[in-house]
Amino acid sequence: MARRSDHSRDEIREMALAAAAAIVEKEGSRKLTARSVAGAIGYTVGTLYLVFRNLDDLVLHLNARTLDELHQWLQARVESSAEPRRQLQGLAEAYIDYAVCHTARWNLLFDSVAGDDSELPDWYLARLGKVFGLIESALTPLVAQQGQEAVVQAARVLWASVHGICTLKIRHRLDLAGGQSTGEMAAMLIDNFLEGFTKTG
Amino acid sequence: MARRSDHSRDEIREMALAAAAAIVEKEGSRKLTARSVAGAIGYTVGTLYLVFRNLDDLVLHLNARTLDELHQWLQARVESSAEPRRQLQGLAEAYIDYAVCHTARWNLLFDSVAGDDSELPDWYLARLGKVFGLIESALTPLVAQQGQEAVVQAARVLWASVHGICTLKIRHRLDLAGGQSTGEMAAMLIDNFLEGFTKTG
DNA sequence: ACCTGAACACCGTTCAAGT
DNA sequence: ACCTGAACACCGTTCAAGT
Repeated sequence: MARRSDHSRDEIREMALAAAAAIVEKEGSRKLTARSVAGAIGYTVGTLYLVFRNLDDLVLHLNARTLDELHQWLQARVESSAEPRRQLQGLAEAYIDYAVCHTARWNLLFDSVAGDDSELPDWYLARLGKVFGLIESALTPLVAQQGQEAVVQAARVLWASVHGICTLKIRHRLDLAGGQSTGEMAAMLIDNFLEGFTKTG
Repeated sequence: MARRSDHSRDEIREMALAAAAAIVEKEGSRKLTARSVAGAIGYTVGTLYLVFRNLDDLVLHLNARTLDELHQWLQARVESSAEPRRQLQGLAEAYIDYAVCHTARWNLLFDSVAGDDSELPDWYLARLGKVFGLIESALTPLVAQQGQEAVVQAARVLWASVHGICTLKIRHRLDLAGGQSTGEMAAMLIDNFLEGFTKTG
């Protein structure tokens, strides 16, 4: 045994992350274990710790990939020719769609796992920033006259809100009597927020 | 051993839930295990399974208590004499405060644990409904003329949104450059949403 | 140098056996 | 009837030892 050198460190990382994504997607995040990932790529657990600090580190890297995928998903679905309001609604719908289609991976993105209080690394925050960038772009034509800071702040508030609607729905915290659909809720939010924001400023 | 009958089933449940809450609060949700709870109340693991279906079931009951506590917390902090907008801002601030002061228990409330797709039991949804009721009450004077359904819908959208802001902040998903505080974000959300909602309807 | 696999200290859950 | 504690099938993580 030992000294196989079949794959470089980077190749092993790549294989591990691909296997981890497949396991989460097919079997749920509870089946994502060091042993299941190692087994899926034909290595032993020890090898995983040569390439990731620990399982939380692996999950963080998987989440970074999920964010990249989400960014592409959103970009592919928003028509940049549409009017700004329609673009924002489209982004919200696409965001919700992603969560519905890839629930397990999307949930993993927001689970309170690794270090509650510790801050996320810069390379991870950069990915989050890219997603927020899409919202800012769509929002800019509507609120640009209020300054760049207003765009950024409005984008955050709006997106955190859409996220809240999405997460409570996906996790069944809105299964109370007489509920609207997630799409309707997002539409109501965006319409009314923009109504207020563009008028008062 | 065996046949102690020191405590009734209900007493054991009570002790277990109190111990679980203390463990989560002091050591974090990762330390919440069947063995740690059993140890804390002076029983063995087996006993816990006489009283809860499994650990997810224990967590669900703990979460129900957390919701009760949150409901009391919100009720205690909102001045019912204040004007409706101020009441809503107060509720948002109190909600965020609870999350900040009891982060681990609050996180447990929204982690995607037990059965992703399975619905929550009615007695749990009833507790969620009570919390939403506080928002509805504060919102009623502002949008009552638009009908009861509008109140319910607006309350949900508004609260899911405040929740989104809170959760992304607590879980460090908004640690990007130039961020406002959670309170400012919630204020911006509520002000603008209400502005739109009360004018257009 | 690279990888193994056994070991350590844990998990959730069950259930025969004790009183 | 009530509770135990040992057992089962797992965990994350480490690290001496093999090639």
